[in-house]
Amino acid sequence: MATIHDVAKKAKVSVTTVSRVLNNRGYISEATRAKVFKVMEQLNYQPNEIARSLLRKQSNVIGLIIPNVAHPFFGEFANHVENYAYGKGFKMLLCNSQLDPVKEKDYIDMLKRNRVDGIIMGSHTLQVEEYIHLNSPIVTIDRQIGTDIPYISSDNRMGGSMAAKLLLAQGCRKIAHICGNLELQLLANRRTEAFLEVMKENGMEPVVVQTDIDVFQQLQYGRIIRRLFEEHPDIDGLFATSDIIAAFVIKECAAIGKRVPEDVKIIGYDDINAASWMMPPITTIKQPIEQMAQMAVDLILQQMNEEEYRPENVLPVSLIERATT
Amino acid sequence: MATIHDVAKKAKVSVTTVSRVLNNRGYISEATRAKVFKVMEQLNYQPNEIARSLLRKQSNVIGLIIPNVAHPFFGEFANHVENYAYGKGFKMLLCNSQLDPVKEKDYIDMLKRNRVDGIIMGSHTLQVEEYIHLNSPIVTIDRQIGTDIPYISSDNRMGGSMAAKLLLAQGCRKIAHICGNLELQLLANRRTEAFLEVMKENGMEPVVVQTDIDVFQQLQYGRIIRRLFEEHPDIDGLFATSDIIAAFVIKECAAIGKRVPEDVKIIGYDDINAASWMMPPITTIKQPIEQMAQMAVDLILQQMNEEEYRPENVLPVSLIERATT
DNA sequence: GTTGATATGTCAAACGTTTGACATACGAAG
DNA sequence: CTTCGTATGTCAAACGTTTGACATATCAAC
Repeated sequence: MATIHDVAKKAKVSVTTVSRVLNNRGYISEATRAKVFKVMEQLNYQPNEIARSLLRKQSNVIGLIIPNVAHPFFGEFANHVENYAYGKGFKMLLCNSQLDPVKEKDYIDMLKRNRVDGIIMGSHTLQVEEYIHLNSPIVTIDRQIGTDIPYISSDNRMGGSMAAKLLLAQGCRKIAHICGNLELQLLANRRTEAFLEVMKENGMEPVVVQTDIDVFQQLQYGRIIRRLFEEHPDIDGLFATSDIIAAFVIKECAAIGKRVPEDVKIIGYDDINAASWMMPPITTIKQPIEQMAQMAVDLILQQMNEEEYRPENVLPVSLIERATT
Repeated sequence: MATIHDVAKKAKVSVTTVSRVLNNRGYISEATRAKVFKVMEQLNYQPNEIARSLLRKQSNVIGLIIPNVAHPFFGEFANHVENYAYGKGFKMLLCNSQLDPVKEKDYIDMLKRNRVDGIIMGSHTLQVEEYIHLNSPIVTIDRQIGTDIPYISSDNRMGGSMAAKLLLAQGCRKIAHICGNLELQLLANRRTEAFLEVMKENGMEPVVVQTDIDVFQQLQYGRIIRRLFEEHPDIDGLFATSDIIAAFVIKECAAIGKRVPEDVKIIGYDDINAASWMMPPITTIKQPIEQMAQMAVDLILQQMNEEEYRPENVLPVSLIERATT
């Protein structure tokens, strides 16, 4: 790989001059500029960003830690993060924790060793302490840890409440709710809280089941849902904490001969792309995934530049009515 | 951030000694080793990988360029690449080209500037020349460019042929095929070739429609499929080049009152996770996504280490029969 | 002729680490 | 006592770049 020295030598100028045209500083005549660029072209020169990063003490890399990109929600999120970051001149290092606490810690250390400019943390199994002496910019998704670290979430309470009201308005009498594991202290738990509050206000007491810790072992969904319907065959409305769970519920309903939405009304959460092209298309609470992703990047940049930033960021959700309610 | 000098000073040893314990080389007494590690702990020291990379001339980063991680196939692929690479001590820089030739070129340059150890290229809009003077290790997914650059694909011909045979065996009389845009010179085109060959051998001539270049604008699918069924209302079998397209076909069939699989049999390609939890679950040709991902990483490592490697890697597919046929 | 803007050059330090060459010191084995 | 293995140290170069300080030269304007 050609270095700046090679370019300088071939263009018969000093490295300083090459550096100057590269960084557009100081006086440079058009002739020299053109000559230098031409040589760069010829040598197929690409400035070594590693050396630059070392000197600049800035890598222009953002680390993203999520459970798994193959999960549609995180896949869409990661896509938007990367896109937006790219527009701002940043790269994205992707880490799939698989919700393994060891890997999660490991990834944090790895990102620190690589001097990323910030970390977007979308995977949460760790104790809070691990983050505390993390002096680099960070932002969490759907989890609040201390008051100093900014977080982003959708308006989970609003979402839970909207879901409850919709099922009630549609006349459901026996309602169930499948939530994530409540021990992971995610803000998503607020969906459940708000959902149950609204239910209680209306004199209803839904059946609630939690998924296991490892949310992405999709095999468990079938089992959980099957048992739910076995124990409560009269369920006629269900709020699932993700569209994927909702999809599994639809599948299970088909298996046991219940019609959706005639016999059972189902509402999901997230509004992943698949929610609209599934059959039947899923009624869901839409999280503004792209906006959340952009805000995450912005919060990193603001911390980097020591600008003001909002520590608490709850973005509005919206109800998307499709064919399952 | 603490440097190796801070550690040395605090531990009252030389930087050389610290470096020695860090890299496990030369003689080090247990006492010093322990002392140094203790200080590192106290200072929360993380060796600067940027400096290391610069010196070592190796970044331990692999760049992955794909159209979009939000697309389930690429999301699953990216997950497996990252996982496997992580196990081998490599990080993954993710690039979503959005199938934009300009971004694609830009990303290649960016990855070169960042001295990644290799590039896994899963997005292909460029002319071949762009890759040619790319001296770093590279491997392409589903595209062959020259004989020097290794590629990986599933056995597209086999897949196309299996799909054709299945539809024929199930007695379909009016068969359609939706393929990607054939101008992108993907190996996926071979699915179409083999599919048509088998059809021809059996005296059938399927209707073939291509999607537009930007395969991921899912909006177009509905339109294309709607027109297909308008022009050929008697279609009773369809092979789609991806499970997502298959899902859209299912959706369209529901809209126009055709039953799947009774009236129309549908077979997809990829076997993304969603294929199994969709309703009805999709019959499809399974690509060994994880194996392809691991092989991609291995091919990069082999090139890095100047080991022998196989330039052509066609992995077997399998037919997964579910409920749409 | 002086001044000032423009253009380029030289030189060295800095970023944080590794590595090789070499020196020194201690203790044990011969 | 010599030799060798162990343990540590000093020093400097290297990776590729940026940057500041400073020097020099040309050319135009005054």
